[in-house]
Amino acid sequence: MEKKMPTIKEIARKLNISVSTVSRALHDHPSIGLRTKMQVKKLAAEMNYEPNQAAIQFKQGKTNTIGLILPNLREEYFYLAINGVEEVAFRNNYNVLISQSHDELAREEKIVEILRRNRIDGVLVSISKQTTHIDHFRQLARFNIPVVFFDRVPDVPGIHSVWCSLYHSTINAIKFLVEKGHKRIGYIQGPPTLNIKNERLEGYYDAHKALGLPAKESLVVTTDLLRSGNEAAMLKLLSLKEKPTAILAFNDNVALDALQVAKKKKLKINRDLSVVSYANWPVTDYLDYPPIASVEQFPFKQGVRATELLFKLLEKPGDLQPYENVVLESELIIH
Amino acid sequence: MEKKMPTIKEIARKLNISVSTVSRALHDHPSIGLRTKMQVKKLAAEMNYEPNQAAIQFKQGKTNTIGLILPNLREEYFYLAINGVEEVAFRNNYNVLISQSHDELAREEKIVEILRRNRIDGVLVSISKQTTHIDHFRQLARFNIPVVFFDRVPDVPGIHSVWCSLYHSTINAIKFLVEKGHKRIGYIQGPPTLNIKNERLEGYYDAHKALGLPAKESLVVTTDLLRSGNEAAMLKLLSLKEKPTAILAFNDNVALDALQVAKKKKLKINRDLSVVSYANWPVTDYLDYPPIASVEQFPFKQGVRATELLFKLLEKPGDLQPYENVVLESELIIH
DNA sequence: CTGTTAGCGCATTCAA
DNA sequence: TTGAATGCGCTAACAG
Repeated sequence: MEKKMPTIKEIARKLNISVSTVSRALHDHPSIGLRTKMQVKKLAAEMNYEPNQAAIQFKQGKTNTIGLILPNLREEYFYLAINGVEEVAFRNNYNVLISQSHDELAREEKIVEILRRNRIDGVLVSISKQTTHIDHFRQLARFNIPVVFFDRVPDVPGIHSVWCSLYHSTINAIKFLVEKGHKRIGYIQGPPTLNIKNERLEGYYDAHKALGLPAKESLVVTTDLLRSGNEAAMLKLLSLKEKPTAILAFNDNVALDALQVAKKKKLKINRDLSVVSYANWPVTDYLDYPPIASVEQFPFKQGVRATELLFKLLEKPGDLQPYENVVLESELIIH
Repeated sequence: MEKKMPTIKEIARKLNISVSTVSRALHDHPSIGLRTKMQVKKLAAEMNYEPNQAAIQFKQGKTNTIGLILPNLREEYFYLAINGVEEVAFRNNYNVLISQSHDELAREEKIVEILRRNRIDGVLVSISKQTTHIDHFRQLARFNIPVVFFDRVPDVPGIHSVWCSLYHSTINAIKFLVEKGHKRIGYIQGPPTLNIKNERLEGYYDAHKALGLPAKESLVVTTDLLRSGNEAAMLKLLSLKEKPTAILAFNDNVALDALQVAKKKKLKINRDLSVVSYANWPVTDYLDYPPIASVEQFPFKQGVRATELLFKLLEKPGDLQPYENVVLESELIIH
């Protein structure tokens, strides 16, 4: 029973050649005898040799790994983003180190520290809902570790970012509802920290203005995204003297909780009340009365684009590159 | 603008002391002058020094990282397992390297190779549905990298494992349905590769036997777990001359698809047809007619127990330890 | 085509 | 209490 993983040194000794020859053989270096090369490769395979990545990383000062920081791994939304990231990363022979901030700033800072210790080559991040400053990410940039923000992007200059604009889709969503005959549309918004670029609300108001519809402030309520908060927000809307007949919900989770509340209140879904939401949890297929439309934000594509941008930064030397901000466009999907 | 991450060597030079002194100071080594120690720590903080983990790993031959291989990151089930693993790992100052096999053997083997190159200290794995041999994991064990299988565990001797037994809960599920008055209960099973220990089916048959109920073979159908397969399986059951009045579904996904089919066939859920499933996707809260009961497999707890076992193996030297197989008990949850 | 050697950052053993 | 020296596995520059 073997114990330790073999090294090129052992291979060299067994073959009575030098370690550099072994190294070259394994790397298909041009100046190497075919015979020697074959011998080495054969023995390496027999011994189950695997190069010690830690040693290579150490020597080269490069880890071939990028860090991916997400708020959580629960939402299918982020799962799709991961797949986008991994696809591009693997194509470039990079590993992806996934971690979740659990939407806590302290955790996010801790993760950045760990990534820095591990000399990760670059970082992709969708910030936590507690993240009010990005000093920890600036720190990375200062040491020439490129950082690309995506999806949940802080609204400050001097960063690279990829995100999906919600403004036009929100306008389309409101138009869609108004065309369906709705005159009072409630909006359940997320917590202030997630309304970074407040496109949902802007779209909501601008659409109302454009359509000549009054947008009462009482129709906009806020949730902390917990189930209790979602329900409370919905109850608040339903307790208005002039109840909304349609709801724009911050995301699918909010929408589902809102629908539950509506059903408990004996409202008939899609007659008394319709819901449109921003997609993050595509479970709606299985509902009897799902949201009638969703704003799709293409997390997979965002992941791909963000990673491509990161690799572009990784390839180029130095940090003199202009900050790049890629904006994708969301889409209103009518079910 | 700084470029490179500082090293202890630079700190030593700036302070005109030796690197070993710096190293000791940063590690709170007992034999170090308080004054020197403070100086070093102060400068290190100012320079934003972070130890080069790659160098430490290289030097120590230890990465303080465990690999976690999962079939996917889509199911909330695995998300909960991850949280269990991370909790224990972080408590032990370990990092977790998460990767998905996407239920492909080739991918799983590739991941194992990468983990081996990275000299991961230990591995936790829930095998892919294609995994018919575990040579690649034996390889790890051979080099003293402990492997703990959990949740989806191969049915072979000579491994460490943590899993959740489904036998008794399945019996309880059938009993529960029979007590509700059902006489024909269909079972939609997963693909052969996932019926490793075939507890669901055994429980299904044994319960029938114990209750003196005939279990016709036509009541057992198979799906590949794709939506199309789930629907086909359900249609097959519904096309029987003697239709089942209740269904035991391999998991929530299967249950949801089955329910959809039933609804399309105008069956009244919970009157014409009831469904019980094995929980992996707790979305059922939001359904109008969810499964009436679920078998809970406690993924978080499985993750915790598996990781604890792994650390136990990591602590002990050598590989002479007896193989440990932890079996948790699932639970029938009635909604 | 192949061998020799240096050095990456750090912890650690041995001396002082 | 501190310094000097060593070596972990590997790559690459240089010498032959």
